[in-house]
Amino acid sequence: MPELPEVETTRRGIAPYLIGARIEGAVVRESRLRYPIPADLPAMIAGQSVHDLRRRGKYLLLELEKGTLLLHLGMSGSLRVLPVSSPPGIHDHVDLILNNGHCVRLHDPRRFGALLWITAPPEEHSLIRHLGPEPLKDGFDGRYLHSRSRTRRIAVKNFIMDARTVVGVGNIYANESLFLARIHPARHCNRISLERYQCLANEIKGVLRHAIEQGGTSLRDFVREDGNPGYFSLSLQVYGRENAPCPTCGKLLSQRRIGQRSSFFCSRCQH
DNA sequence: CCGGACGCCTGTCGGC
DNA sequence: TGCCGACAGGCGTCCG
Repeated sequence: MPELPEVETTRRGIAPYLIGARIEGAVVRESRLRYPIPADLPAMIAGQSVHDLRRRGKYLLLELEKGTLLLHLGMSGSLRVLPVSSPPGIHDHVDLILNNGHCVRLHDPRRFGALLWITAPPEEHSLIRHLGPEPLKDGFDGRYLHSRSRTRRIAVKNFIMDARTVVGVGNIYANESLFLARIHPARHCNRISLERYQCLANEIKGVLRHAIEQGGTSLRDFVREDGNPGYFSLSLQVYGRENAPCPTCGKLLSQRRIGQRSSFFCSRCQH
């Protein structure tokens, strides 16, 4: 589910409740996520104030006094802010209890998410260390993509979905940005010019910014911290629209699997 | 080193 | 109506 815009939307939504609050405790109803939630995690974090809430790629980093809670939403995860008294539903695996009457609740039907307590700097953690640049920062541009792609020969769609290339671009926004840049998703990444990569980098930035403005994309499970969906679904040009007319030329959009993921494109506009 | 396939898990949907 | 397979926003691991 959540790609960069959904994680960033979540971060912005929960930050006002978290930053400056103290964590009174945590309730773990189901610890079997992608990595088991350590049994001592509630005890490790209880009593600490929240100094900051950052995002690195699709990870949320909740910085406490003595360490960092590292949170990933996996494929189906979402966070909501609720009154501490509100009864949990199915798949509501974890509550972080705050001293301001709220709790932050992790809901994750497929349990591909993660919640870990780390005491070393997050940048040194094995899950974070090898991540590529943030797409909305200056270090990411067409020159970078072009240079990194020269020694690879995978499909460009797989290339931009690889978190070592750039973080935060998942299946939805890979399809959308390739359509906007008029690049065929299966084209080998080392056979694309610098000029076209400059276009692609700009489209990636643009589509991610636009999606953040719209509160992300809600297909099935994703909800924002207040329980409302994101509205970028209304702006999707190709994702999930096989056999619908291309927004540019009207030819029916194609769908096929590339790298085990559904891919959507216009075979006339994208080369 | 690289690229491709697989598995983790639950829910939903389409076809028969 | 029920059953069964395919598929779903991610990503670490394994294998050739």
